[in-house]
Amino acid sequence: MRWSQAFIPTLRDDPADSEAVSHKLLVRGGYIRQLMAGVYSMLPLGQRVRENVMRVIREEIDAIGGQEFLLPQLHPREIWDRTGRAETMKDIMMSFDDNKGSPMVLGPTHEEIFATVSRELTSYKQLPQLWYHIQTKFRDEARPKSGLLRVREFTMKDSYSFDVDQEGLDVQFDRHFDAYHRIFKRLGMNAIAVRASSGAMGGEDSVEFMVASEVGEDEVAHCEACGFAANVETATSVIPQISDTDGPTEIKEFDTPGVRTIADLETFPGGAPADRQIKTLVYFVDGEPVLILMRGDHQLQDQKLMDHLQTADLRPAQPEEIKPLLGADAGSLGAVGVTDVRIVADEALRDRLAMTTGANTNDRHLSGVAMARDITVTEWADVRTVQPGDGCPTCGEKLTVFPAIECGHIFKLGTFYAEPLGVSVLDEQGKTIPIVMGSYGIGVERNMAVSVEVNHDDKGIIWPMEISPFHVIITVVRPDDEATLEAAETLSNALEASGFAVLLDDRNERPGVKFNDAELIGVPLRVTVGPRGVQSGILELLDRRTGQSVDVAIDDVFDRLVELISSPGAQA
RNA sequence: CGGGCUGUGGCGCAGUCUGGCAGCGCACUGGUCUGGGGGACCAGGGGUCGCCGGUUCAAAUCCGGCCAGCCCGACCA
Repeated sequence: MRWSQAFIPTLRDDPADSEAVSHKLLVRGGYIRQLMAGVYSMLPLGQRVRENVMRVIREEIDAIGGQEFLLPQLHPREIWDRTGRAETMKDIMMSFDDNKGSPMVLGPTHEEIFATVSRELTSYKQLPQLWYHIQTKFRDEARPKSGLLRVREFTMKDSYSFDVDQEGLDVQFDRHFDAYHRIFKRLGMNAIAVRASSGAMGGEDSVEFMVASEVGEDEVAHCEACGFAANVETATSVIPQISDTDGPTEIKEFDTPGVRTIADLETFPGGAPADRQIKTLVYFVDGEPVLILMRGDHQLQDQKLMDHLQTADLRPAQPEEIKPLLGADAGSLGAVGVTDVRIVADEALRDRLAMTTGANTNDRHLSGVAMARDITVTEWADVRTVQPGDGCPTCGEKLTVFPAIECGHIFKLGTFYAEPLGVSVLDEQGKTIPIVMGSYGIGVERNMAVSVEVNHDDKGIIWPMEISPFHVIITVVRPDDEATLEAAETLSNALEASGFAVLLDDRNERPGVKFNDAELIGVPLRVTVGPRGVQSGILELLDRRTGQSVDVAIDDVFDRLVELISSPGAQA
């Protein structure tokens, strides 16, 4: 491919409406253009990378026995009503009536549709099956953001497994687990598998694949010592015991004028350190008030609370709802003597003595509070947010917590879809049994973007060889020099004839412009061909990743390039 | 959905407060020179100033309404 004839609109400046590095670089590099919020056009370079990502995914899923389908994007809403997801997913479903007035949706995912096709499975002898497709999904996200990282129209590889029993599902799930690790590695990403809650997908068990990144929307707690990893929405940790034997044993109420926060009370004369305070939060759960008690220096993890309470209907109380309930405003709240409100206490408070907490009278607090003696706890639960430095729940070493992007998610669905959709086979005894399903998703464009997030420098993108739009870029320093252009074309033709993708930069531009563009678009290998080199028989070979260049005899360049392209770890 | 910010040529922006010829840089076209890290000079082309309405002799600028995009939060595979 000659750059002079290609449509690669690179930009010198960052686009004004971008924040994420991948967004800036993919726009500047001429890979993508935005059409509207959360909807992007793939330009030729972007489409090449997208195809490469899909190829990698396809190879790995085929390798574990996947059969490729292509299911429609346009669905009757009725099929989504049957599983109840028309309701649970209504906020993100693109929904409309066709010209006859029939309710339609654009598919946000395809469990229902694959399950419908699978009704033609009739016998246990046909199982297991592994089906997948790579298809456009539509999700009307409330807030698309960060370029390709969070969009409303995107491509996803989703596979679905069908088995007679849980053991079969486990096998297919584990195969995906391994295949996904291979995929992310080939995309140049270090993905960490974390246990997650299944959310709206339904089902029993799920694992998210997370890649550490500043632009991540999730937080992952990770133990480098033993490999434990969990989304902070579910993560637990161990923390040191605190000895309370030196504190007051009798409850005493005292004035605390102006004290409104944990930090205020730490510095107030006669106050207490945060880890000797009880923080009292007021929430409404399924419309009923609930007190949540936390150690003063701990943060509530909403998702853990929701999981514990088995509800999604959870909100903090409004200030005007608090005073009628407890008799004081936030800042002076406590649970001592409260018996008519449900009280959930965090495990970190169990058996604590000599604590300080609000007195339910404005500007008054209590000291010497003993949890067991003074507070009528309805239930104990671990609802604390894991902090960096907490102990790992499996090995006790220190945990790190970092932001991460979800790059893939695999689910054990069980019979969640099979039962409402009537998906079953006959077993060996001729008995009807529901098919046990799994589903496994990877977002194509999101992974493109994440690969850029973790593979770039201040000059631009640095693609992993497998998904780079080109294997090699040949920068012709003086395309008006006949011998130079001819040498470059000879090399380019030889590489292309061997099946490699080559971008020949034959534009009549200053060398600096071409070098900068080459680095921006991120092709991993660059050969510089100029009159000087052609005359001396030496060409410069530059490794984009290391920035190191080596001089190679013109007759050896082809072999050297083939070697480098074929062995991803090698350096020029 | 709540809060904030922004819409002016392909891209990045000034001009809006204080109404009066629509500008700058990059990019683009033709030319001369230059030629291994975003080069110089000469000559050019390109804009419904987000949309609708109002005020005014006159609106990018003032007023009202709407739309779109970005960021933070809520929500979310």
